[in-house]
Amino acid sequence: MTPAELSAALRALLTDAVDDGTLPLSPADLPATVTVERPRSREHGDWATNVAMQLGKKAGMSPRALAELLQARLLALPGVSAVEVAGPGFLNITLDAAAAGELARTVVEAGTGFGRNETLAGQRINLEFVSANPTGPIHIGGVRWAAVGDSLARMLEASGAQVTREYYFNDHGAQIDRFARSLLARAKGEEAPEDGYGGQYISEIAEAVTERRRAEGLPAPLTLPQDEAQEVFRAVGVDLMFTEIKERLHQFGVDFDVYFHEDSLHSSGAVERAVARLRELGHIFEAEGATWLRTTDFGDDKDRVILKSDGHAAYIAGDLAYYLDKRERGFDRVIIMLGADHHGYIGRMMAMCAAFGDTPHVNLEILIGQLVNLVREGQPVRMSKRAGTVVTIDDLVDAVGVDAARYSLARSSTDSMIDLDLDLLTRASNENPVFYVQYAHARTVSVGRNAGELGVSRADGFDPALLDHTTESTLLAALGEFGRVVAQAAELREPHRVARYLEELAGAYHKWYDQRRVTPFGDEQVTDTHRTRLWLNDATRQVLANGLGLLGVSAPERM
RNA sequence: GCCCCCGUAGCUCAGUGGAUAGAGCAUCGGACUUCUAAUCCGCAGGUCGCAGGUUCGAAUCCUGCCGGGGGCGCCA
Repeated sequence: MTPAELSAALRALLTDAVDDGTLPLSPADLPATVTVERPRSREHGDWATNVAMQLGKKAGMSPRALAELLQARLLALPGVSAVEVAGPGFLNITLDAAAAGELARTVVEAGTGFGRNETLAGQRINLEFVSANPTGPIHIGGVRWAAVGDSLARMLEASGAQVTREYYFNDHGAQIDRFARSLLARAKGEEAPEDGYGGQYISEIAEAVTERRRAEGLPAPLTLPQDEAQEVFRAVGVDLMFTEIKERLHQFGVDFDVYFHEDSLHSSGAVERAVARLRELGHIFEAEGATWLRTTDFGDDKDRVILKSDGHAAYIAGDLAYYLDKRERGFDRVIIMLGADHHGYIGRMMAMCAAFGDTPHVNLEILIGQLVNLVREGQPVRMSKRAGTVVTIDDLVDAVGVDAARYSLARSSTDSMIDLDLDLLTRASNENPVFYVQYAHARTVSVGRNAGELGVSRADGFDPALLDHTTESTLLAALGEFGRVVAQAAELREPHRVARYLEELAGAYHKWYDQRRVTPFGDEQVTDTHRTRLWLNDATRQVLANGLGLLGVSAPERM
């Protein structure tokens, strides 16, 4: 029996109690889904529900009394072997081994689909993340969003949502001009301009631009007038950077469905259209030579300039047009992941959303994640694009590999800062729990391989009542939690929950492995015990693989 | 000054109002002449930053303070 089935049974049982008058409540008082969770301590049974405590007050009875009322009815359910009322009114439920063990077959038969749920079915979500400027390689801060964002996208999809991964490419404006001037200066052998970029990569790109021009038979950029030369460095340099970023992300296992170029919003007239729309809606005013959006009408702390007095669009103008564009492409939820250094944007972005007539925090959601801190020998390392002391996605991957990098970035809450110790990274980091999880997976594969060689086959038998060891009920309970964890991670936009869950599952598996043997000893006869344990082994393998897949981490067959 | 995040075991961190607050790493002591010892078992380790409040119940919610990080442009 899965916890979902148990939850549904509980719901039905409550409805019955309301219908026959034993429970003085109306059907509307009952929660849509009854919470069924693993109790903190295994001594409290396989599953627990707090529904009696939730309903006690409404029903005008003590939670314990209500729990006792439900106890007998629960016990009558097939597969339930014990029910006790505990503490303030918990109902602790123990399944008989056969009912609990049945889950092993459920998992194996569901295969890669196990854990999928439909809680977000029908939602069209646009998830924007990374969106690093094309003025340099993706640094360590951007990598966190690549790992977290892609994992979140996978979990949203596993929960039934239709997700588009999107990268906003800021190829317009003053920063790009600085990038172009830096390339030009370096090509001429000069120092980077005061407000420009200085890293080694600038030289490489400058050379690459010149090289590409030569390959295409076009005049060398430096022979052109200053303006034209700078434009060549801008256009070609951005394109090269774009290609490189795309490639690096691909190697990191992150592929976007849409790379959206900011410049296109300006060249297509989308910005003008968005401003015109807001003007129609009466939220635009002119002052001090500039055009403003009255965001204070929607809770922002000050109004915002969208068209500067010099005639150029302010940065937020692009955001307006971009948001409108996403909505017009049919997304009902626009999610943007930003670093903590951008949290000040939330107010104006939500105001902008409301100005368009949408609902802030529903149609537009902004996820703020804390920054990654680089540390070397306990001392913070300051990164600077200008000085070229940037730690990039490649540096990280070269040091620890994609799996360890993605896992370590995705396993903590985005609310907490991550300290990455550069010295620790360069050592073989056995400290990364990803190996604990991957090792568990490799073990399940190895066990399955040996079992097959010794003639143990799942098809020959399955007797779930044989899964009666304490490590087996713990492992089964952990397997049963997977779907709920995935749904919760998606709903709360907290992919780290899946990683934490996998560590727990891997632990439960290792403990089981230590206590119970799948393959027969020596010339021992193959029995249903071996076959049934193989089902459990393979069910665990499946969930570990599915979970690692949600994190974009490989599930190795050998280690 | 205002806004956001964090403060939990020696370290890194889980824990969206529930039971005796957990895991990994580190330390110490055990377990492989049979499915992977990258594992398992055991010991030890805590005023959940501090002080109030809300209630049957608070690490979790509210208020104030302390400490750390980030943000408050006609920059992008």
